[in-house]
Amino acid sequence: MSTKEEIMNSLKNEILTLALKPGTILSETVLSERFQISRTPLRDVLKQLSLESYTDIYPKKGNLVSYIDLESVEQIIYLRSVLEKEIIKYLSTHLLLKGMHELKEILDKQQAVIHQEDAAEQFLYLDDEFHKTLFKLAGREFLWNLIQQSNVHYVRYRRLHMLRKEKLEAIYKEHQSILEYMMNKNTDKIDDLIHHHLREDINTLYLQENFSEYIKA
Amino acid sequence: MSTKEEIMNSLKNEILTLALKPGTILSETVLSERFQISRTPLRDVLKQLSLESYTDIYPKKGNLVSYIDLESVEQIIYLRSVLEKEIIKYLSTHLLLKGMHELKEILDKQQAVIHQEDAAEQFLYLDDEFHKTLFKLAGREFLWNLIQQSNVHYVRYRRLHMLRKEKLEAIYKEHQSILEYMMNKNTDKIDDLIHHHLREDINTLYLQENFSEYIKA
DNA sequence: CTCACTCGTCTTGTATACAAGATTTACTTG
DNA sequence: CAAGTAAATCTTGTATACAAGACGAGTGAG
Repeated sequence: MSTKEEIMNSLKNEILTLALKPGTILSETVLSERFQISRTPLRDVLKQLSLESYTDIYPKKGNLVSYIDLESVEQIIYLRSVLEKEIIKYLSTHLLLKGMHELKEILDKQQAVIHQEDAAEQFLYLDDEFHKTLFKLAGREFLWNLIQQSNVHYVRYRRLHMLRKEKLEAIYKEHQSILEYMMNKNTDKIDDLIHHHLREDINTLYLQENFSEYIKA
Repeated sequence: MSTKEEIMNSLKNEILTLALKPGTILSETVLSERFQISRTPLRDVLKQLSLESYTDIYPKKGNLVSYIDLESVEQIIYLRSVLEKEIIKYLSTHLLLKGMHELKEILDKQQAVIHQEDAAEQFLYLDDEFHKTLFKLAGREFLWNLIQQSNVHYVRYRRLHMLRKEKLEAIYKEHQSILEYMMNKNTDKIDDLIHHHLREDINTLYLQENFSEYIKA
């Protein structure tokens, strides 16, 4: 992996995990000293980060880590719920045994980490793996990757929202139900379930009360 | 609008209209002379173009206008058909008179240009306007813009595919039907219609036979 | 004639000096 | 003391010189 890619992944990761808080200034000169590289390739990285909404560039002023945009969160959740409904219906008639096992394995791992101390971190990763695998098995990995490119706000929202332990068990059970309905070709219930699984938790109030300093005005 | 934005729109337009053919070399030095600007801001533009798949950057070799990727075309068409089905169902129960007029106006314009000599150009523009307006009226303009960012391959595909006059009339009539079904809340027929409207024409054979030099291997 | 190698020239990649706007600080003036 | 202004110092934006890899043409050897 090239130096620039390393720097970008490193910054992306720090932003997504909220180690770099929304509003933080990313100065080109400071970063160039930190990574021991000149401003030119660093500007390439910052340009790309801003195109993917990780940062906002205010000309002649500075680069800021973007604030979480709840409008973007709602739109992405809508997009995902519409797509995943369709994908799961498709899989309920086209899923092979191999794919079924793949999904089951992810669920087993989720159950394994669910009661650990630092469960949330690994659980979020496995949540992504589950949904990504659904896309992949339906031949729609392209669209999963497309969504990822606009995912900064949703990922950070979910992080703040799900880092409460009581949520994890519920999510795990819903994943189980999704798999079950797929196996039984119970397409009627899928719509409601996916809708609930992705959209029930659009509780902007909780975020606005507890993390208002991260939210876009 | 800034100089860089002008240059980018100009290049995007030339690529989308196929004035710049897939495989064409975009040399930084040549472009910097053409636009009377130094390489640095020009590289910013080329970087962004490559992130949106307008071009491919081969390090130390050059920037090439990207070849049309049929896989990307199919995925975008799927995405749009799934989303637009949902949007039209929503609009069939939530569309206001004002929105109805807005759509009707676009259709009238389409009919007006359909038999002109250079109909295709304007017709494609109005086709986009129609679908964009559907998204907008449903509060999903965000997703329309998201799709636009990954649209290079689809736009060029459609251009090659629809520049045959006999297609235009059919598209116009399907637009009329969509509007009609929405007004009559005839949700049953919408699925099939949208599916047909967007997906019927995935005729890769026609492209491969007539424009193989534009297609990604 | 053919193959291989080298050198010249193309490309983009990087570093750096300078330009220009925004902001803050400090000083001057009322 | 307060307020306004000017200058110093931030920021990013641009131009340019140089580095380094890719490619092709031309030349020389077999």
